[in-house]
Parts: sequence; structure tokens; C-alpha cells
Amino acid sequence: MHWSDRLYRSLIAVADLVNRLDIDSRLLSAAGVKLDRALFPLLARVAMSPGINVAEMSNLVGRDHSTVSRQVVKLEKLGLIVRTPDPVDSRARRLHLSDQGSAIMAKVKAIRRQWMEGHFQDWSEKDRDDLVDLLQEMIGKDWQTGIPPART
Amino acid sequence: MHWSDRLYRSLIAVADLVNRLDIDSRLLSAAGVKLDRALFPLLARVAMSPGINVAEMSNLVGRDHSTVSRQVVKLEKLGLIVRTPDPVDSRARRLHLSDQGSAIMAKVKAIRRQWMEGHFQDWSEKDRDDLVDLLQEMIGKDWQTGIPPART
DNA sequence: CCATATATATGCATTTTGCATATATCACGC
DNA sequence: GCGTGATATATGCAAAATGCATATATATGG
Repeated sequence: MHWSDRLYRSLIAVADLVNRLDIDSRLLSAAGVKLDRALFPLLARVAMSPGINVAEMSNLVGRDHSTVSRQVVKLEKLGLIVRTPDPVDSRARRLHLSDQGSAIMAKVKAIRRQWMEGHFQDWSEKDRDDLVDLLQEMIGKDWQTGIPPART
Repeated sequence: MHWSDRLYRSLIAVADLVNRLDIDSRLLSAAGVKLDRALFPLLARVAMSPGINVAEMSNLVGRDHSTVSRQVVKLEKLGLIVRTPDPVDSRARRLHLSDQGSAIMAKVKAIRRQWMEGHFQDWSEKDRDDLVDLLQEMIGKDWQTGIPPART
């Protein structure tokens, strides 16, 4: 099999894994989180990219900005994130975790770390670090390049 | 930053990439595909795992089996997949690409390969192959193990 | 043969989604 | 400064997707 096909298979498997984890009721309930299934992925991405705005988020997750806008309002009403005016662009609002949101994500993070350590316990440190480095190198690039022009 | 957090960030980025690609209208239209956004991911996974059934697929993608069941019917009505009786379990039906589905996925695959080759053109072959190998090693494992049991 | 589990399908209410549209602000050329 | 088109966000609305409950057929294991 060509390396690109092997890689693609792995990427799909990773995506499915993440999508399952994002909504995994065991993981969420272990962290004491009770959240609509569409909300946790956004919360996790705010945690990962503090200061992100709705437009950037919608590009990131591949959903319409109107969809993201409404979900963000929900997260704010739940008290999990705060929206602060962008200091240099008064159209935009920057998203951050609230204290409550941070507390929740800290719990999730602890569980995730414990679980990852279990998963990689029989890996050599070198292989593990190589994987992390290579993955970071891969996703750091502009994956859009080379795809034919604009959406819709 | 702890390696598990760096890894998690990369996994999220990969998931977002795949989710965007799965619905990327530029990619799909370049392959001459016109498909509801929820259908392509399933079609891609049938292509990846020929003979998979609805139950396995619903576990894989993290959606209810009823949802997957209906989407699979749609794919069949569109002539993109075929459902054949499972020879050893007459409750189940195994999913395969139809000729038309295969033709579409072949186009998508060609575009994807070209695009991946562009993305990795300045990588060493060794790094690229290491990444593929390590990723395969990682996703081959049982990622479920270690998550606390359902609490409900 | 019976009880329980599994694979799929469907009715139904709810949630999620995207498009069209609206408003406010920005960026830039003039 | 002013106009023009782009951008960030929000919302009405209809359509699509989703999950749960339930039903049927088959399997599996006493």
C-alpha cells in the first residue's frame, strides 16, 4: 500500500477516536461534565486556543459560522466561557474559558493524561517523543495548500 | 508542555483536518462528487473497511446505530454502496462500495495522494515513513482501555 | 426450547445545521 | 474624510441529522 494511503487510514482512525472521545459519556461524566454533544468539542478548542473568535473557530471545525455563533452563546450562558471584546477589532469577540470552564477542562485533562500514559506505557520514550514531534511537524503545515480554490 | 498535551493538540488538529476534508466541497467537486455532508464520511469508511456492518460503523464513528442505519440506506439508494447478506449471520448485512462508489473513491484517492505528496515533498523519506509507522502503531492499540466505566 | 443478546429498521420529538439576511466595523483606495 | 467591498457576528427559518424507544429477526448459550 502507498504510504499516503496508510497515512490517510491512520488520520481517519485518529479523527474517529477524537470524535468519540469528544462525546464520550464515560470520560465526561468522570470529569463531572454534562454537556450537549455538540458543545464539548467547541469547549475543548477554546481551551486549546484561548482568544480564538467565532470565525476562526468555524474555519477550524468546518461548520458554518452561524452554527458556531449559536453554540458559543450556549457555552457562555452555561458559564463555561467568556467573550471579551477584541482590543483591536471591535467587530470580534475573543473567547476564553471561564473559571468554571477551566476547572472542568482541568479535570478532563487529568483524566486524559492518565489514560494516555496507560496507552503508551509500553512504548519507548524515544518512539513516543518522535511521534509527537513528527505529528506536530505535520499539522503545523498549511494543509489547505494544493486544494483547488474557494469553498461553495 | 507535557508530551500528552502536545500529542492531544496534534490529535485534535488531525481530527479537525479530517472533518474538514470529509466535507470539503472543493475536494468533492474536484472528484465530481455531490453528496450530503453526513454521507461522505460513511462512504469513506466503507471504502476503508469493506464488509463493515452498521453496528461496527456506528461504534467506529460514534453515532447511534439508528442514525447510521438510515444514512447507509441513503448511500445504497444513491447507488454508492451495496449491502450483501452476511454469510455467517443472517441478521447482519455487509457493506461494500458499488462500482459507482468505487469510481468516486478512486478519484478522491488520486486527488488526496497528489495533495499529500505536495504536503510532504520537503520531508525526508525516513521522517515520513517513521511518522506513518508510529501512527499506525498508535492507532492499532485499543484506545478504549483505561477509560473509567460508565457511571450514569 | 427458552431467555438473553445482537443486528437492523423505523416512528417521533428534539437538536443541529446551513443559508439568507441584517448590522456593525474594518481596510483601503480616492 | 468618504465611499466600497470585505469581515465578524447574530438571527429567522426550513431542512437535515440525531438519539431514544421500540419492533422484528436472528443468534447464542444454557
